[in-house]
Amino acid sequence: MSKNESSPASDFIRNIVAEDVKNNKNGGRVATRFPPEPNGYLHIGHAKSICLNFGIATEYDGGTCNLRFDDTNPSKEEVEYVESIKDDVRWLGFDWENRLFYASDYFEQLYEYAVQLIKLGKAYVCSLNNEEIRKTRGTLTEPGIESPFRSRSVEENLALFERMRGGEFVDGAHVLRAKIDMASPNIVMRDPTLYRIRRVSHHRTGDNWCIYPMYDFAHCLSDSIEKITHSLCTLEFENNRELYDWILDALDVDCHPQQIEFARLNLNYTVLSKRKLVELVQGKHVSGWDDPRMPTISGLRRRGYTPESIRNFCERIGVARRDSTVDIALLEFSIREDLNKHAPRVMGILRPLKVVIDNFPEGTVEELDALNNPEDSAMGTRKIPFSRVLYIEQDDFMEDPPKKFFRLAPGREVRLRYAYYVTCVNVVKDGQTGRVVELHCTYDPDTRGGSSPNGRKVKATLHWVSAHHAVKAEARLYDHLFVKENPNEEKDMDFKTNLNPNSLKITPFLVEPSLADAVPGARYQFERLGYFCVDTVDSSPSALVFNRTVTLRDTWAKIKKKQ
RNA sequence: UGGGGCGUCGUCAAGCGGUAAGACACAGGAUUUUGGUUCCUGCAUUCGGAGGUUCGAAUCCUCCCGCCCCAGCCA
Repeated sequence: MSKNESSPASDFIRNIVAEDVKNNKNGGRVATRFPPEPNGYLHIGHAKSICLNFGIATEYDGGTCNLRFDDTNPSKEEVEYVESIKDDVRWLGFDWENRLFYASDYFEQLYEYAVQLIKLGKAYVCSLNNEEIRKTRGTLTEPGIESPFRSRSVEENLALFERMRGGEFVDGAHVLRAKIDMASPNIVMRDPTLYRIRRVSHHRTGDNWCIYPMYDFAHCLSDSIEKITHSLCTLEFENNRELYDWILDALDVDCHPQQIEFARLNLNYTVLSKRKLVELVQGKHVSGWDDPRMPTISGLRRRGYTPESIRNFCERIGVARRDSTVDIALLEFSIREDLNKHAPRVMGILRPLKVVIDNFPEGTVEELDALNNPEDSAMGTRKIPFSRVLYIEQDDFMEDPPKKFFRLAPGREVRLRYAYYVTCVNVVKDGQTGRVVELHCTYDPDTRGGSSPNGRKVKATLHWVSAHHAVKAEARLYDHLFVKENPNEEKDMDFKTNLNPNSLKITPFLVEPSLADAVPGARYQFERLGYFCVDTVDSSPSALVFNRTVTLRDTWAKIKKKQ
């Protein structure tokens, strides 16, 4: 990780950890874990949790953060997901070293714990069906009804549970339940299910098991087995904390981690729920989990985001217990900040307007020097060919410019970046449509490089590309995935109706020749247009594809809007 | 109408009884061979509301209002 990342701002969780270390709780140890379920790809919300958990661990000598797959529900989980999750965590810049774990590694141990709970008279096999359990759970305001199987003897429970494991029963015939309190005001405590029968092969344990532990049972015990000190999770698990503590107390384990909840990340103009992201992928509303419009780590990576920018973003948003929605502009700020410092500058034209330099000799080519990054002279210079016929951006010319427009116009002189001052002397229009199709300019040979010996000023500098030398490429221009700040605003409407039909615009792109050998993943700033990266999936040397990561800040666009 | 949480600038977020940090956004201005960057400047007399305690309250107490989570054999 880069050293110039400022030390993390403090937050309530770091305060708790610091206090615990000060008081020598857990012998001063700090051990966290990032526990994803491998049922989807990681998104920017997970990045917040990853940065928190791994971040805290690295802030203490000997602090550790485990990567643990919470793979207790084989019907939803796949290896493809575990691989992508490992890739994403690594890419973000974190290292779990030799601490890669799976809840499924503990299945045998977990089973033993369950047996122990039965022996303690704190768990029983319930033979009510799904529907009956639901009906007897009670409601928010009414207590539940105790299961008729609640009083089975320890022996009977032991025998039944063993037979459940042995595969003697069909799915749903029995479950193992904790014997707690059907009248608890906390519904989670009304004899929660601990184990269910599921004849599904597991991506790691295959068909070894036909009973699988529930989250509440597996999670706290996995934390305990791994000697986690601080078990950080999101707010919706707050109600489950009572059960987390109950199980660990009932089993009298020697490590009882502290669960601390924080608010999950919400971002405007997108969705961050795995269920909804799966829906977008499976419904083909995007090209896949790594579609550059997706808020997934793999989507952001393909879009051109850097790990550092995401880490900085996560640091800036903070950690608190309040439900909140972060402005996506903050994410965009984070990537601009990083790329401004590191991305080489190049030129390319999105909407070409042909320009002929009348007084520039036909057939000659000049090689001009251009800075690779004005922010960093160490990045050197490159040569750009200049010739008689060029392309500039259509937006950079107006025949009848308004007050504040200071780009090219008839009779006006502007600078072509790193080249010459040019003056527009003639406008060629299409006879039918009246559209401007070509400009004729003259150049001032004394302004080579872009400055005039007599100190004459111009009000604009345009990017350009030599027509004969330009490389034809493709640009993919992305916009917000949704048109609404909160796509879930209308709760009874499908969030997909708020999808932005213009979230992707594909357009030809004429780029300077130095880009001919651009490699997949390379990031650039196309001057005055934005930051782009070479697509890692669809780009090839003969057909370059550039993804627009984010535009540059555009104050001219703001001025235009106001007028 | 049970239980658990949360309400500080447009958006995040510090603050923990001594008189409202910071970031993004926004608005001005300066510098600029990117209308980019950088640099200044401005941006909550007020902390969901009402009472109370106190010399002093965003911080403590009371009541009220609003929002979120929980009734999967999901996590």
